[in-house]
Amino acid sequence: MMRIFNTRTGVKEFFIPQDPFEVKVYVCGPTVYDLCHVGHARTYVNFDVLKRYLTSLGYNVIHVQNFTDIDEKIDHRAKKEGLSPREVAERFIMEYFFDMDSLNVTRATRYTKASEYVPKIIKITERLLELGYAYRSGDAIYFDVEGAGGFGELVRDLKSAIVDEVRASGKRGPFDFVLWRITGEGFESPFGRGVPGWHTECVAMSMDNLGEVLDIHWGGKDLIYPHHECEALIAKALTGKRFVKYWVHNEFVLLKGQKMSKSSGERAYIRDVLKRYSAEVLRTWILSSNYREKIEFSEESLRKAQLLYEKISRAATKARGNEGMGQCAKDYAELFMSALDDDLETGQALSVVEELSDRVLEGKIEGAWRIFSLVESVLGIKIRPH
RNA sequence: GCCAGGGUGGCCGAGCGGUUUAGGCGGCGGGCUGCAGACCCGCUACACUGGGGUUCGAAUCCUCACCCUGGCUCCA
Repeated sequence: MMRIFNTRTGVKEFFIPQDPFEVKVYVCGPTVYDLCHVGHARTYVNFDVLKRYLTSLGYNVIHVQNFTDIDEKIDHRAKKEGLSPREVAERFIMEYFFDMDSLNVTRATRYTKASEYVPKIIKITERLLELGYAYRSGDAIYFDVEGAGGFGELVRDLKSAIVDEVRASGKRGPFDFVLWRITGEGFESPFGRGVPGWHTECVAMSMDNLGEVLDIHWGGKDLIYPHHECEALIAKALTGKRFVKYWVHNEFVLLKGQKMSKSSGERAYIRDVLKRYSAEVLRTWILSSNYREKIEFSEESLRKAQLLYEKISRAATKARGNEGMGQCAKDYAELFMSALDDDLETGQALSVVEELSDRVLEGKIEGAWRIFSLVESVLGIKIRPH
């Protein structure tokens, strides 16, 4: 049985979905105001492998993923380029698909956009007001964090500095967050024209498509607080149930030792990397470490991935067509699958493949093509004839 | 403070209970080259932060230290 690290409990747990044949997953997609960088690639490629793996185990994976297309950064970019926010969002949604397709990331069952869920978001906000978990203050509807039981799903302690800062803004509690901001422009609502808060958007999109309880909620580690913590609280307030069975978060890609962040300026766009390395190499690079490890983005590590990929393709080309499975090849296949079974250890799975490749190239093993076909189908790394 | 993860040969980086202790970079020697680079072949390091414990046996498990990295505003 597969084990997966749950951020909520802090340990690897056996993966048991609510339905024995179906897995409901919500993946937090990007805010579409810029091109995707290698950090995004990592998040979606890793999830893609989890999806492929679960599918290979026989699960029907329902994968819903959003685009956050209501955001100030989108408005800023639109203003700068003389476009409408919608045009900016649409453009970067297209760019997202362009990048992810080139990396062989399979498409979600359904993609959602926050802008299409505004009526549902309003409904949720009204319901929270009715239930007494939300209140109006000034030009905003806030969620009452203390009233709903406080944080604690994913985060136990918050920096005191944040508390001081937020206390000054006239909310009931320091951590209370916005459900609806009345701005006088934007979307019509019973509270006044305005824009929804980020956290409610994801609750609306996930619940509407997947129901009240998700099996897996996947996203980058940077979303743990506040985004996912707030989502969990909103959902719990609405349904009384725990929102997510397994919270899974992807570690960062570091650039010069720092997190690659859209706002800090230090980033490497996927398409720039693909000018110098093939998509298969970039994918191999991403998968050579476990999704919970930090990785440093460097030329050296990319070159290494390139060598690994070339070795695997050479061996695969040699093994192609030989479908028989000797005992030795079977052992490798088992090692490969058990690596993925243990919290999606893709790095380990690849090192199994590397060792096998060495054996194949030395002529010590034959009939290993089926394992290379797993590299293609489960890891999603296309083998090019070499 | 909280969370996660580390301390392995000149460097990067696997290994996660015992056999030949990956691999890469570098370095050294050779081949190929008018020279160099690239490429190919060979050689090169018995390393594992410190104490204590478990064990016939530990880099690998337990424990106590010490040190380091990243994150905790919007962010994948």
